[in-house]
Amino acid sequence: MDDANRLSPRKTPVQRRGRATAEAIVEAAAHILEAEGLAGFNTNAVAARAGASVGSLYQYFPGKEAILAALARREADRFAAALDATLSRVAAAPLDEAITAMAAVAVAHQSSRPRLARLLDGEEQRLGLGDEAQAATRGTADRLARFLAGRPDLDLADPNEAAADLLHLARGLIDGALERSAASDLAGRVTRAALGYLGAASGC
Amino acid sequence: MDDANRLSPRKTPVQRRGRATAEAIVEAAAHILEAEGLAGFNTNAVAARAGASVGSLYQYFPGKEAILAALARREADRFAAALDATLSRVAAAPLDEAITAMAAVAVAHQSSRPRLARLLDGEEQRLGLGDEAQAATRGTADRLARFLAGRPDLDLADPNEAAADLLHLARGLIDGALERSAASDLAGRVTRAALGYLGAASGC
Amino acid sequence: MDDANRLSPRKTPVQRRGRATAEAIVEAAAHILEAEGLAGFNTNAVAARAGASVGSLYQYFPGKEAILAALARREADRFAAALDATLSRVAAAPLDEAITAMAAVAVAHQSSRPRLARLLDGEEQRLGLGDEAQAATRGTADRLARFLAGRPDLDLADPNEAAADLLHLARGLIDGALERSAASDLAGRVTRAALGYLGAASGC
Amino acid sequence: MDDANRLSPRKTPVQRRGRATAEAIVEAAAHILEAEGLAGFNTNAVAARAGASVGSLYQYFPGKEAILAALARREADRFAAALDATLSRVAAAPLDEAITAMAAVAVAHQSSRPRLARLLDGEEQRLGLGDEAQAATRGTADRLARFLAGRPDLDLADPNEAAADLLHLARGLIDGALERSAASDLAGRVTRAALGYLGAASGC
DNA sequence: CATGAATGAGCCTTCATTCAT
DNA sequence: AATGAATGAAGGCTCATTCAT
Repeated sequence: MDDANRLSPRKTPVQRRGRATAEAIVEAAAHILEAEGLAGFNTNAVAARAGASVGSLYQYFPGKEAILAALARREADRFAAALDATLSRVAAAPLDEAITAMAAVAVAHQSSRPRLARLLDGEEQRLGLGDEAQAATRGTADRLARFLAGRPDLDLADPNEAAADLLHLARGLIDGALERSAASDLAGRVTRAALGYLGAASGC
Repeated sequence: MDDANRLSPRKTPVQRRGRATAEAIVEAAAHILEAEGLAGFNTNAVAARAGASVGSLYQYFPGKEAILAALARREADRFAAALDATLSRVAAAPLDEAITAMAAVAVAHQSSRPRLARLLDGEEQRLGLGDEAQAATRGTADRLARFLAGRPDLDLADPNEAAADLLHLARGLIDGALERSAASDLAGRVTRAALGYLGAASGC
Repeated sequence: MDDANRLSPRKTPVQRRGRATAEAIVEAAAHILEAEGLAGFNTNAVAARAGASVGSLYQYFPGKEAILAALARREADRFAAALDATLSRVAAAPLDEAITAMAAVAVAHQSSRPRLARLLDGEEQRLGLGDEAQAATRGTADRLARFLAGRPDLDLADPNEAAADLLHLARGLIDGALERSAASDLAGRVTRAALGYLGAASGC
Repeated sequence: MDDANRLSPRKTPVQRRGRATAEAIVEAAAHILEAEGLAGFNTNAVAARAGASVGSLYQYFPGKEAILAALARREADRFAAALDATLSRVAAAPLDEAITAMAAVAVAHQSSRPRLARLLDGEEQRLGLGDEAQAATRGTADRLARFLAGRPDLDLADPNEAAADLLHLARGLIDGALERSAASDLAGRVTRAALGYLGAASGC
C-alpha cells in the first residue's frame, strides 16, 4: 500500500471543510501550473496559494505527485463529462457532424487552459498515474470506443485502438496549434484528420 | 548574451578530445533520459555516465538545459535528415505513397528511442529553445511545407500550417501508440489521418 | 524586490523559536568570522555552528550576504548605542574631554572583537549595504554630526563631513594599531588626531 | 618551504618574455580588482585578461594569493617611491608644509585607483603577507619613522608607532572620503589630523 | 486537525590547480 | 615553456517532507 497509494488522495474527506481544502489545493496547483509551469510547482507554493499550510496539504495528499494526479483526474473528468454530453447529443447524427462536434469539444477543453492541458498531457505518462487515477482518462477512451463501435457506417477492427489514436492525434494537433497560436478553424482541421483516420474522409 | 545563450553550447571544442567529450555528454544525457526519465537527469549523473567530470560538462554547456537543447537539436537533425532522404526519393510519387513513406520515417524515428522522443517533445516547448536550437525543428516543418506546396494534386491555403499540423498529429498519434505498445500498422494509421487532413483520403 | 532585498532578512520571525534561531545564526556568523575569517564563512558552517540546518538559515536570510548585513547592522547598532550613552554624558563637558570619552568608546568597540570589527569594516563597503542596513552606520555619523554642530567651541563648515572623517580616521588608526598589537594609550592617540582634525589641538 | 613561499613569486623570471608575462598578470589582476572587485578575481579571468593561459600563470605564481601579494607589493613600492621623492624634497621644510606634501602624496596614491587601493588595504591584513611581501609596506613606515625621528621640532616617544598610526589614519580617512566622493580639500583634512596627532596642530 | 518551523538530501555551479599534449 | 582541457572539492541554495506546538 505504500507505493500503490502514492498517487491517491490520502483520505476521502467527508467533512465539508476538508473537501473544500483539498479542492482549493488542486485548483491552486492548476493556477500555478498555468502561470509558472512545472518549475513553480512546489508544495509550499501550492499550499500558500490555496490558503493552507503545508501540513494541511500533506493531510490530504500523500505527496506532491498525488496533487498532480488529482488534477489530471479532475481535468480528465471534465473532458469526459463534456464529451459525454456531446456524444449523447450526436449519437444519431451523420458521422462527420458527430466528429466535428467532438473535435469542437476537444478544442474547447485544451483551449481553456492551454498550458495546463499541455503540461498534464506530458505528466500523465510520466507518472504511471496509478490505475485509479488513470481510470478517468481510460473512461474517455472507452466512451469514444463504444461510440465508434456502435456506428453502423464504420467497420473498425479495433475500436479501442481507434479511440485512443483519435484522442492522441487530436491532442497532438491541438496542443501544437495552440502553442503556435494557430487556432483558426482548428476543429475543422482535427475533424479532417479524424475522418481520414476512420476511413471516411469528408471530401468523398 | 547572458540569458540568450542559456541554451547554446558554451564553447565549440576545437580539439578532437573536446568534441568527443561534448558528444559523449549529449549521448549520456540521451541514455539517462531513456532509462530514468527527467528525474534521473542531473548534471552529476550525466557527467559520470559520459565518463567526464562536472567541470568538463560545464566547459561545454552553460547548464543542464543546454544539454537538453543540444540533444533535442541532434534528434531533430537526425529526423530532418531522414525525412530529407525520403522526400527526395518520393518527390514524384503519388501522394499516398509519399505520405506513407514519410509516416514510416516518423514512426521509425519515434520508435528507436520512444521514451527519449516523448520527453524531448515535451521539453521542446518548455525551454523556449532559443531560435538557433529551434532551427532544426523549424527546418523539418519547412521542408515538409515546401513539399506540400509543390504538390500539384494539393491545393493548400497555408502549407506551413499544414506541415506543422501533420507533424504534431503524427507525433501525438505515434507517441500515444508507443506508450500503449500498440504499434501494429502504425504507419498506416498515421497515413490515413494525414491524407484525411490533406483532404485526399485514401479510401475515395 | 528581488535584488533590492538581497540583504534584508527574509522573514521576521514571529515565534520565539524563530527569533532565537535567527539570532543564533548571526552570532554564529560572528564567531566564525572572528575565528576563521571570511574563508571559513559559509552557509553550512554558520548553520552548523548555530545548531540549525541550512534550511532554517535560508528561512531567515535570503543568502549569506544577508547574514553579513545583519551582523554589520547589529554591531553598528551596538556601537551607536554605546556612543549615544557617552554623548549624552559628555554633552556639556569640555571638548577634549568629550572627544576622549568617545575615542575610548570606539577603541573599546573595535577591541572587543578586533578581527570581526575589521572584517565588517571591509565588507560594509563591498556589499552596497542596502539603505536599511546602512541606516545604523549612518545613524552613528548623524549623531556625531549633531554633537559637533552643537558645540559652541567649534565652527565647522560641514559637520557631516567632519563626523564621517572622524569615524573613518579613528577606525583606520584603531584597526591598524590592534593589528600590530600596539594598543597602549590608543584612545589618547585617537583623541590627538581627532582634536587636530577639528582644529582644536590639545597642546595649544 | 611549501607554506612559506605561498605568497612569493615562483620564479624570478630572468628572460624578458617571462618578466613581461608576470607583469601582465599583475596588471590584469589590478584591472579586474578595480573593475569587478574580489568577486571577479579568479585565476582564469586574470590569465585571460593578461593574454596568457592559466598554465603560464602558474608558471610565475604559486597560486592566486601570490598574485595579490605581488600586486600589493607593487602598489606599496609605488607609494614608497612617491613618498621618498617627497620626503627628500621637504626634509628641511617646516613641519606643516612637509606633512601637507606627504598627505597630498597619499591622497594621490589612493585616488588613482580607489577601489583597488581599498581592496588591497583590506587584503593586506587577511593574507599574512609573507615577510618579504610585507617588506614594502614596512619600508614605507620605516621611512616615515626615520623622517619623524629626525625632526628636531618633534619629540616622539616611539617614532615607529607614530609612523604606523599616521599611515593608518590617513588611509582610513582617505578611503572613507573617496567612498563617499567627498574629496574636497582631502589633503588638508588629513594634514590637520596628522599634525594634531603629532602634537603640533596647525592652528596654534 | 492546522500550523509553519525545521530538516537535510540532493543538485547546480564555480574555480583553483594539475597535467597531457 | 605554453596551452587549455580536465578534475573534483567545495559551497550555495531549494524544496519535499516531518513533527513539535
